[in-house]
Amino acid sequence: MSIASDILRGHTEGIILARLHQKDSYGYEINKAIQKITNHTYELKEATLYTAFRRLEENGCITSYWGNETTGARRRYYSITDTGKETLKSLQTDWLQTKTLLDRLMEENPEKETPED
Amino acid sequence: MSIASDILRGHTEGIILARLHQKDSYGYEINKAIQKITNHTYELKEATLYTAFRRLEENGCITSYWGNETTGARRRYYSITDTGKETLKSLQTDWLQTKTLLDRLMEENPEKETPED
DNA sequence: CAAGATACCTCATCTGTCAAGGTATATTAT
DNA sequence: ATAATATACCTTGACAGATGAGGTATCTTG
Repeated sequence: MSIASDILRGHTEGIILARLHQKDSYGYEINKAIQKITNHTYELKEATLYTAFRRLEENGCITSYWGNETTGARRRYYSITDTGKETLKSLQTDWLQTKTLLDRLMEENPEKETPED
Repeated sequence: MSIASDILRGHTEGIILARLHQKDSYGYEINKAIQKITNHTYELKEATLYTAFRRLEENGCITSYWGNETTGARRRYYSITDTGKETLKSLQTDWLQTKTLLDRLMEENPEKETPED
């Protein structure tokens, strides 16, 4: 994998919420979707995924229900809540800020904003 | 603090290396520089900073030496090595990729790159 | 009927962050 | 004088998220 897990750490919830904002989905499908979006350069590990689901459900960001598949393995579907939507929006805003900040911090010679200080 | 520590996790080394690429420096000064660059929206905690120094020195990315201050508290200066410069370049490249990827993952509806798959 | 895909789950371990504590020197205020 | 603040370093233990390794069950394909 090209991206170290520490870099993605903390983004897991945002990634999941973004998926669920589009439609209700279940673990396996979400993971496949992520792989596809990233052209297989990144995948959530299953353990990471399911612990994140637990966290998000505890936080009230998502709810879950069992699908009524008559065939194949059972699926637990997740649905984003209003709280989850707000959280997602907040995480997206944070991401924009983080980008700006990190862009400057990773430069060798960042220009100063306020000369006095 | 506006940025959660989990988001910055994994970027600490890159941030430090970027500072040291400009000039030799010491812990306290680096931390002040980071605060200034981010307009005080972010600071490395001391413990984080010093554990990162140890890691980077073990990895051969930096070397250290005591400054010859005749007054004031002693300072341990850090210097980036060739290995460190390569690591920094690599981390900067990673960061570019991460941005692209995360931009897509944090979207609600990312367009697909390769329709077949 | 074995292998692989689908689909879920848990537990122990690892790693980076950080709060809380410590040391020491120099400057400034009281 | 001495208390407070800034400079400057360090260590330890706790915590939280990611993950490897293990498990269960169903369906399809060779």
